[in-house]
Amino acid sequence: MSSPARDSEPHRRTRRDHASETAEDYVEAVAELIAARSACRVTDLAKRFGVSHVTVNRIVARLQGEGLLATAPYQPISLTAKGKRLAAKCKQRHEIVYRFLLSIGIDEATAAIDAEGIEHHVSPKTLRRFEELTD
Amino acid sequence: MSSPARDSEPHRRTRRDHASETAEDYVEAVAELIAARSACRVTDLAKRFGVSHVTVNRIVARLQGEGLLATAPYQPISLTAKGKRLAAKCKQRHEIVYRFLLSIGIDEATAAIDAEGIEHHVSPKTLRRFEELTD
DNA sequence: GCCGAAATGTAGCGATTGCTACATCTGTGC
DNA sequence: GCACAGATGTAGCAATCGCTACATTTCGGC
Repeated sequence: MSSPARDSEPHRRTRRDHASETAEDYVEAVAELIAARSACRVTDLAKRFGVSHVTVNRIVARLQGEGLLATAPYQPISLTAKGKRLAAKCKQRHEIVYRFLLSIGIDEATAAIDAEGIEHHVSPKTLRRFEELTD
Repeated sequence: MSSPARDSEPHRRTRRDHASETAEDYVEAVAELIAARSACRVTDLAKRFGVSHVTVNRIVARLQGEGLLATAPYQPISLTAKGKRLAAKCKQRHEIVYRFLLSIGIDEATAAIDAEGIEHHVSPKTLRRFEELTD
């Protein structure tokens, strides 16, 4: 568009999201871990994300403060209603991106990696288009 | 695939990239600004990314330390050979993603925003596929 | 040449996400 | 019931990216 700044909007929006990306990843992981093994522990998340349990601890505390997760000292982690809603939305979006990548011929391993990175940056419009094109 | 950790690889890779994403965005912006107005100043970058000049300052200093940018106090910012190479690669990748989004029917404004967010997370394999499918 | 506005630099703060090292709790096996 | 391994919590460090406030430099207009 304009040559001077070209477009500060896209960048600003992209960066803004970094905080919520973590929330989305964690909420989705908690949902999956609970579904898979009926309980989600700090260690599970640490393994899942490949970070130390300390990092998980702090992030879980933050997300609890944001009303997405619920937990108590030495207790498993669960999702609040708000967290469940977010997790469902993220799971759906993740699936759409993943299936779209498969549909255009990307192998499963690559699609899995790319979907993780891409999912947070796909607008509703593009997501809908992905869905339509997956058929 | 394994149920316990499912896949810590994708996540780790996604997060690892956050540092280099900034480098890529800045290098690309510097290249464009130099092309557009023959010089890139701190203020230009601040406007472009919608952040304060202080933030730009620190990031430029870091990228200079990484051998991507060159500058001197109160002087314009230029790209090193390494920086130019990275900028070219990023520009190309950005264009591919952007054109792909357009080709599947996304409007320009949305495609611009999504491309900014997505470009850093697209593997070479997927990128090549995007390119093939854009025709 | 001087002056003021704009650009740039510096100091110092906060949030987020990493880590290691160490402390504490839990639960299992004996 | 106890001890020990593993899980969890806490303290304190670093890097990155934001900011405001203030200091300094540069540059154009007079």
